[in-house]
Amino acid sequence: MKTGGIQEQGIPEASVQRLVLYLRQLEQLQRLGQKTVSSSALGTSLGLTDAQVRKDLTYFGQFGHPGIGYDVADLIPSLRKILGIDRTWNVALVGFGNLGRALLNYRGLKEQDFRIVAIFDNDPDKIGEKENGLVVRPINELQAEVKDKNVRLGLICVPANAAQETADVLVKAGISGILNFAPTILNVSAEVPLCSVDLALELERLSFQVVHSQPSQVASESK
Amino acid sequence: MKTGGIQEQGIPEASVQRLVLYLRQLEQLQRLGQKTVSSSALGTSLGLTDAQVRKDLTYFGQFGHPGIGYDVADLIPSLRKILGIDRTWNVALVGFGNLGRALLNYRGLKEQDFRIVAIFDNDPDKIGEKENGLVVRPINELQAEVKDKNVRLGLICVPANAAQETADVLVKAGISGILNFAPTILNVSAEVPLCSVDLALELERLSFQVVHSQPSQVASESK
DNA sequence: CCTTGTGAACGACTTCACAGCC
DNA sequence: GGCTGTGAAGTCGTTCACAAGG
Repeated sequence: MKTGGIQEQGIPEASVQRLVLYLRQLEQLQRLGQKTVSSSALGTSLGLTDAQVRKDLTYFGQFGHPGIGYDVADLIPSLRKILGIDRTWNVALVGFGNLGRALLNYRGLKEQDFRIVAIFDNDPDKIGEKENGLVVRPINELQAEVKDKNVRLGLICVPANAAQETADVLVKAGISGILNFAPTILNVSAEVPLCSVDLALELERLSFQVVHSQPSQVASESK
Repeated sequence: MKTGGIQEQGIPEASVQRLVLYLRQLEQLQRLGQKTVSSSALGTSLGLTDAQVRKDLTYFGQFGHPGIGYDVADLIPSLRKILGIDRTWNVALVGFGNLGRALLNYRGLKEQDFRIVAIFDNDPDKIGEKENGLVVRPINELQAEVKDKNVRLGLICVPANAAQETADVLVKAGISGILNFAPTILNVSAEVPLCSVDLALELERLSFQVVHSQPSQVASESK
């Protein structure tokens, strides 16, 4: 049993993860005015091999030109289409604490392809609050709003103990995908794709890496 | 070339990633009063096989009891030790915008094993601001503070265009690990472990999953 | 020359299946 | 009976190496 539910024929999950990196790097190259890029140039800039880059891309089509490389201006929209960001996604923010506010003002969101069109919270102090032209609404209005504003994705920014019920509400409202920021493991019907970003987990992984890399200055009285 | 730099003999990176999930689940079980857990119970609660769980754990030692399972109260501190969170890590927050504020008040942080002990920002309006008993300081004081307060980890919450120089400052100050939230790819000396959390990338991956799962209600005029 | 796309070789991770223990 | 730990088998992902195109 895997996390996601891609059902193309045998495309490694890891390839998809790299696809978004390729896109970001390509956009950077475009800003710098570069017209074409080879698989090896693209790869080394990301710490990957040239073969890896080519393999990943050919899972989705033939984008390169032998002897030349990949046309930057050409490949970007292709990748965007593959990733499904050739359209704008309407997003609902659930939970308007510090994190929710941070996401609302996150630069990467505004300019790109994800637009927060609704905010929900159950805290009476927050309901009715206005920000960025949006009004914070109670969660019991979520279902209607999702339909009304054609919301496709939900961002869960509520405390851990409210995350599961929030997910349930979103699923019931017919959302297409969920990005969870609460530090808890959610159970969601397999038809609804779910990604989780968990700061605590990331810090623990970082901690492991630090402890298990070369012991340069691990000056502490550990056991 | 891999992301992290574990140099134990042949422990899959993926196993480490799961270790933190096991820990979280075990803590949940402990809260529920459960004394022992089998590999299959622990596995299925996370969508993994029993063999996977056992293999992962035995990379780090023998924790189980045949016929019984794993002692919850026993395994938790073992995992914490392996992950390096049997001690408190002092953390510096660099960049005190919305995201930085969110992290400062993040519940998962406070109660656990990571303590933010210093805040830096170069915005004159923010320097001197007090929050949670900490004063926001200019980044040119970072190096001294890191030494002074024994800061081991750095959280980069600055805008993308300032992230690389922030990373350079942290590395020069002798930090042991970096967690980057800026939506950009950082180049950091391989000796300093780096983890990145990139909201935009996660949303794009989610978008891909939604677009490439069963086309239930993909009602849109694509193409 | 240079570069892509790709089968084949390789290596890494996962699952199987069972011996040993409770 | 139940369960762990582990070599062996199997699967999946990466790298190699080269044919073919520019």
